Amino acid sequence: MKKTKPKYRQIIDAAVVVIAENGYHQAQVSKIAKQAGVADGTIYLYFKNKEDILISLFQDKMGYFVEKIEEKIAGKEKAAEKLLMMVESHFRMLSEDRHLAIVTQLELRQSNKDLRHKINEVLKGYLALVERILADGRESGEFPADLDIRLARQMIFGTMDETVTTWVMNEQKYDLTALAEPVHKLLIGGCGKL
Amino acid sequence: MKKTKPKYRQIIDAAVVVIAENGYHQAQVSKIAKQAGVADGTIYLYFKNKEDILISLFQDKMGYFVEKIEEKIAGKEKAAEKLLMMVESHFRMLSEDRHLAIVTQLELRQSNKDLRHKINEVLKGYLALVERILADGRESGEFPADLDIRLARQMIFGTMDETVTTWVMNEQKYDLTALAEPVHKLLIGGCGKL
Amino acid sequence: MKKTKPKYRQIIDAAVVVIAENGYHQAQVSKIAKQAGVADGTIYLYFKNKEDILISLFQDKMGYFVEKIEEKIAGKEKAAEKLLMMVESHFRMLSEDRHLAIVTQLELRQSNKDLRHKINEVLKGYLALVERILADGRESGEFPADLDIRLARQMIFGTMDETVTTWVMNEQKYDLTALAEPVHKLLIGGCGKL
Amino acid sequence: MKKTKPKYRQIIDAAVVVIAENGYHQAQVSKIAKQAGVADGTIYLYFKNKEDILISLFQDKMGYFVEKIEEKIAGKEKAAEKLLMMVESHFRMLSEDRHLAIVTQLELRQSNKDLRHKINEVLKGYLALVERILADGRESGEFPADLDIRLARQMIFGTMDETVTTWVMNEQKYDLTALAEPVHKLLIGGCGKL
DNA sequence: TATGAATGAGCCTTCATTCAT
DNA sequence: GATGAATGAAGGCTCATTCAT
Repeated sequence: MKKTKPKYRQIIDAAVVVIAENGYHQAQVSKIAKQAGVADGTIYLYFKNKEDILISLFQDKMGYFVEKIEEKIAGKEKAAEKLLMMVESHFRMLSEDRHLAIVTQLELRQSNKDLRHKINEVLKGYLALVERILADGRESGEFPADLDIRLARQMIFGTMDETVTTWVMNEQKYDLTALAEPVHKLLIGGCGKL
Repeated sequence: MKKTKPKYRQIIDAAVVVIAENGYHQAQVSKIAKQAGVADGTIYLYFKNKEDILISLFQDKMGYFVEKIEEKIAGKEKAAEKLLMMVESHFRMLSEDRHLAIVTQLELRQSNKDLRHKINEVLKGYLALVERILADGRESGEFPADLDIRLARQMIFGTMDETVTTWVMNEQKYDLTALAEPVHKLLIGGCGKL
Repeated sequence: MKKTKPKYRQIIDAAVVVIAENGYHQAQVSKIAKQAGVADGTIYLYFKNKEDILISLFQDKMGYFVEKIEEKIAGKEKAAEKLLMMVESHFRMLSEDRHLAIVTQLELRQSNKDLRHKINEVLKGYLALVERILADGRESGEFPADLDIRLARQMIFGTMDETVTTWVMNEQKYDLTALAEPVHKLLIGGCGKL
Repeated sequence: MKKTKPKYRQIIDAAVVVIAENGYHQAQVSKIAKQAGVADGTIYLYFKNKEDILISLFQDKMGYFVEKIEEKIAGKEKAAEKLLMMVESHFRMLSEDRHLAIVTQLELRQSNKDLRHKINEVLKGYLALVERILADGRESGEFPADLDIRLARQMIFGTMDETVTTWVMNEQKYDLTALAEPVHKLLIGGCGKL
């Protein structure tokens, strides 16, 4: 399996660094190859084309993301707790890998519509996880019986995404992880008064 | 004033159509000129360069956006009502101009970091409007005194944006406007139970 | 006659200034029109096309050049004296009009081969004057009977031209007129010893 | 070293031919590539940009020029002899490569001021050689002690340049090399009588 | 496997000239 | 005569991908 060979990872990791530091449009294959310490042609022994590097990168990181969050959630009983774990993990993991944060929040969105659709396919795994938490909460009576799960998922993901993007656009100047708890509170209670 | 001349509008409108139908990277200046019914060179009598078309397009539409929403809000007393008007207007205006929806949600985000920052400057006018509604609600006691306005704004904008993007990615198959009311309810009350 | 109308001169003079200050390739017709205080289209009432401005400019200035030199020479008897007058006048006139010096020595030479041939036609009037002085000197016995007039003309013109160009390329930092006498001495006596 | 690779020379040589035959402004990169038998992109593996081809071309040819002339001069003792060798070599080398003659005398001068200054830098090597001959001659007493070397250099180079340009403008119809001896005589003795 | 030299398609912008007013 | 808005052709350069070694 190619995905387990060292050069596969080398190239993925190089891509993250090169895209974060140079921007999507200045991340030429030759630059990625150089950063990875391989020849340009070698890239094509591991990836179908440039787009394939980007999708693989996203799959790879997103898979790790979902996996870690599922671990965190495993022990929790309450949906609200699970949600907090998710927001915290989401913010923390991107805080800890600033290159990755730049790539996912800014650079990868510059890709064309086609690639964006493929990235969205990968994202579905994460969105499904959000929906599962919401469905659990609804079943257990913790969330309203008439909660529109799709809309609620859009609120949750949209809010987290916007919060992270704002943080990245502000050059990651403040502590993102500290926002997990207040953001969670907003998501559960809304911005209205009780 | 160039911005009031008919060709200025012609070109802006042509750009929206061409970008929506062909995608950002396939929206050549010559294609926009043809759609606008002018010569390639004429574009440069009204715009500094291709990027300037995009920024002007965004300023133009966003200005109209903010203006319309402010009109709608004007008569309302309650912050919650204002918020509903905003979500409704946001969804309705993008529903009514499907080309524009594609451009703002998908295509314009493919622009490079530089252009993205300029677009963000324009966006600030809208975000300020959201924050004004929140501040009003907090002052009137309608929203909690400890509401973090910035975070709440991120929730509101993030949720609307994600909702519209999901709708566009699903090829605008369902009625976006109908989601305004339930989305508003979510934003006010959160996804938790009372 | 168009050539006597005030706008004709206005445009020629504007062209000299614009070319000297902006360079040949940055001397657009619209810039010349603006400097001349006329509309772009007006240029074409007085000149066939852009090339025609340049040729006319050169004809105009060169005509004045030859005329002035002929005046200076008129009274002189000796060919060597005439030659000195010519070198002095040549250097002085270009010293006094630095814009013109830049245009003739640097900018006009960037024109294409076609225009260069036309400029050469105009130059022939000046070259003929040089040859006349040489022929006079040969006839009067002042210069050797076997003097190759064409070659001598090339030496004289080439030397003057190179001297002026070097002066312009050195940003006209030194007194060009002061070089007339030593240059004349070199042309008459060569660089060898008597 | 890129400069020793065969494609480097191929492209330089192609550029000379294409520029001579089509003129500077009609010498598109694609034309040069075609003539060189390489792809357009290959040009950019060997040259930074189009201007770099021209500068390299000039450096290359001028380097060869100076080298050849220095070889010729090496054995000579008298400055006048050296000067003759130089004029002869200069005329002969341009006679033998008519394409190159057109390029150096007409086409390369159409380049913009910036490139012109770079070309001038290269030319300095040749001008220094001329000055060295003159200085030698002055030291040895062959030339007058008060000879202004800079002016004499301007006479010599200006005369040679004008002679070659006139020959090229006359479509190289006569034997340029035959002019070396009479031109040399003029330069040494001037056009005056002993 | 790995290399890296070579390929070649594709587009924004300028500016001399025209012509309706 | 005078205007100036409109025209439209034309080319240098980048970079993802290939393939002979």
